[in-house]
Amino acid sequence: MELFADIIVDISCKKLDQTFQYRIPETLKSSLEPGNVVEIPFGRGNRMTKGYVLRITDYPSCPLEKMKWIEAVATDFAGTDSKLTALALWMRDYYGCTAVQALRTVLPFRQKAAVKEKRTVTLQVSHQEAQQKLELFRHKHQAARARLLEALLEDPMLPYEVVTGSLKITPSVLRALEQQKLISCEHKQVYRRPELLQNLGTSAQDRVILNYEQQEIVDAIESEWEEKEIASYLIHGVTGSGKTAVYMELIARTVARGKQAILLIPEISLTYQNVLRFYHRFGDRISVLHSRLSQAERYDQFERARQGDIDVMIGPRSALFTPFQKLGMIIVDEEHETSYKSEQVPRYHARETARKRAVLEGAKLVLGSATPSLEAYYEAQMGESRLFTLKERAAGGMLPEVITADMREELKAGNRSVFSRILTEKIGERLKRGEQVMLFLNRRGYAGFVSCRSCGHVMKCPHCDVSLSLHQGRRLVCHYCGYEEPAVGKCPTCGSPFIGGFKVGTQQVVELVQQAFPNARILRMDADTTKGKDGHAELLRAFAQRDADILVGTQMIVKGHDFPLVTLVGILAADLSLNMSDYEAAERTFQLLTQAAGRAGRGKMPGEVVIQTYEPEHYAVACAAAQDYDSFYEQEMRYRQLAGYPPLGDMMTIHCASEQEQQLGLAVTYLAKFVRQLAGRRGVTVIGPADETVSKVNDVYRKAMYLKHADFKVLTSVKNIVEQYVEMNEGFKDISVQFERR
DNA sequence: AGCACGCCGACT
DNA sequence: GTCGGCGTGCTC
Repeated sequence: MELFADIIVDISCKKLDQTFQYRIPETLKSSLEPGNVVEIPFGRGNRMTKGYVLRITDYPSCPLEKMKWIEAVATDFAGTDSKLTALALWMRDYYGCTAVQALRTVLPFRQKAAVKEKRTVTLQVSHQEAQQKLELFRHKHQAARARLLEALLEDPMLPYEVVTGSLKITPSVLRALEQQKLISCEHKQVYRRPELLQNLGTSAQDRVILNYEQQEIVDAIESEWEEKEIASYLIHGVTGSGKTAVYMELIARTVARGKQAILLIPEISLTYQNVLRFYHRFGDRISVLHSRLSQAERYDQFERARQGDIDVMIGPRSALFTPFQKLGMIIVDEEHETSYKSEQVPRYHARETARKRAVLEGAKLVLGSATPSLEAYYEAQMGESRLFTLKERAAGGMLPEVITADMREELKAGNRSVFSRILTEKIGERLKRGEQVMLFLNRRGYAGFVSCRSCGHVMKCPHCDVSLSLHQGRRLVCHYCGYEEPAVGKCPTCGSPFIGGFKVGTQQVVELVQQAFPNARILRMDADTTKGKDGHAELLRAFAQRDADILVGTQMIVKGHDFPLVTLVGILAADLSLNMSDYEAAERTFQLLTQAAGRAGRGKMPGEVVIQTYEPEHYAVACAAAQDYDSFYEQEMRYRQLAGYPPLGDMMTIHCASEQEQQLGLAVTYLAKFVRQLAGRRGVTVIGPADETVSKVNDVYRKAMYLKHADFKVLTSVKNIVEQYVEMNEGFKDISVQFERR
């Protein structure tokens, strides 16, 4: 039987965003598989191009006489590219995007945009000579050439985009003039090294001594290194337990075996001090990606990795796609962080994708966190990965003591301020002793939930067990199922009139602290104060240097910074994120509280934490206060089990968006009907449709529907049918439909 | 993106 | 008529 391959030719050009079918020669018939990179003749001139095999079929989709033959399987970088292409195809299936979208994410080094950015057109002859030529072209009525020369006389070096864009010069003209040696087109491909690297010499390796717990992990992984080619580990280490030291040792062992390692870190925790430690250990065999890097610079770093110039790549989620030849280990630090989830299509999760890449490459996967995600911990419980625990702080310090302040009691006692009496008292103590304080204002999910300040009752959806959001102060809306009810004037449980939304900003907190402690030096850190270049780092440095006594901020202050002089952490509105309208609210709250509490007492002095809450009895708050992860895990899993939420069931979100509100409403109603029919037979639960949490962005209306089932494969099959339905149906012309896992 | 094709204006 | 530049459209 004759076989055919669907192939993507070039992912750098939008016009070629489609598959082409090729015939598979007899010699490759048995070995060729999706993900392979092949050499194919393409276009009229049959120039040889690299192609990515997406699919192999037995029916031709174009006339056989037009179809060409695959020449060969690419050999040069085939190993790396094939594995990454295979990863992209997995992402396409798993996250439901197109192959090109996935390939563009995974193979960024193919993005010619990075190179194009530096392509320039320069004048190669003297001003005089150019002037003469210009006259000649004008005389010959060669408009395009004249136009280009004129522009080059003004500015002898022009960016390529300007030349092809506003000047409308086509490549054929450029080629002709280049042959005449009038101009030259250059691809500037200078390897630019990121700043961090430039100022640093490679100093002698300062060896980190691991403590007993840390050494045990390294030894355990080492002992099964050879027997298990693919292995997965989870390191659950309390805040400050020195996971970084373990990572470093593991990376060193990987490199010693002639393999390479990737360390993923959440964007925000890329601190100077941490990176410095890695440079000291691994010298220039390491590269660090960060958000300030331009596309071209990022490309360069990937190219270095591909050439074998480096062994270690550190960076945010995109670093996962570093094209190493022999990848031996992937480490995902702070594995629970939300920044590992991409906001753009494909909406991949770096942790999940790292697992897949590790399997494809035969590499080891190490996840680390002080507050593991339920997914990761569940996997460990199910024996899919091996769990290690670090119970002690590496510096020998004690975990902080946590005090819970019940804000309902404060109100009863006549204290209407934002601060509890105990927190005020403790802040005073610290100021007297010259120690530092961090006040963490939980702003996650401030999107207007409604709670009672007397009894803590929160208005929730009777169908979904998530908080209702207040809209225009009049209606309470569920963002999962669309349930609605009028806003209430008094608490349905205790009858108190003190029911409403909670709204305090960092600015107000600063003012209030200043009123209470006029002599205190206060720094504020939130999206407003960190706007400028490196504003973030500046502020943290100032605080570290004791330029202030109190640091007030939102979630960004809780991430991985060491301030040895901080002995008190106050958490305001601990339960705010608890009432976010989504099923992960409790998990996020627990993580946030635990991480924030972990900021206290990281030096020699013991730390204290005050958690202010209206719901001290909620398990997320209580377990965080008790610093008891296991107990939290157990209770949260019970909830997930009951409601069928991940990781015990799978979920898929169907996002619909359109500028036409009415059309969107109509289309979504039809879609829901169709999906319900489809889902019923398969035992899939359908929730919604409802407005998204943010129901309108840039005049685009957004609605969503949620599908739940124990097995994601079932959801995928529903997705495929829905995709077809949407494609065929005229009513969805102006409506974007996207699928998201979870 | 890169290539050939075919149109169109200029000049032998 | 022919030559060569320039935009257009196609690529399994």
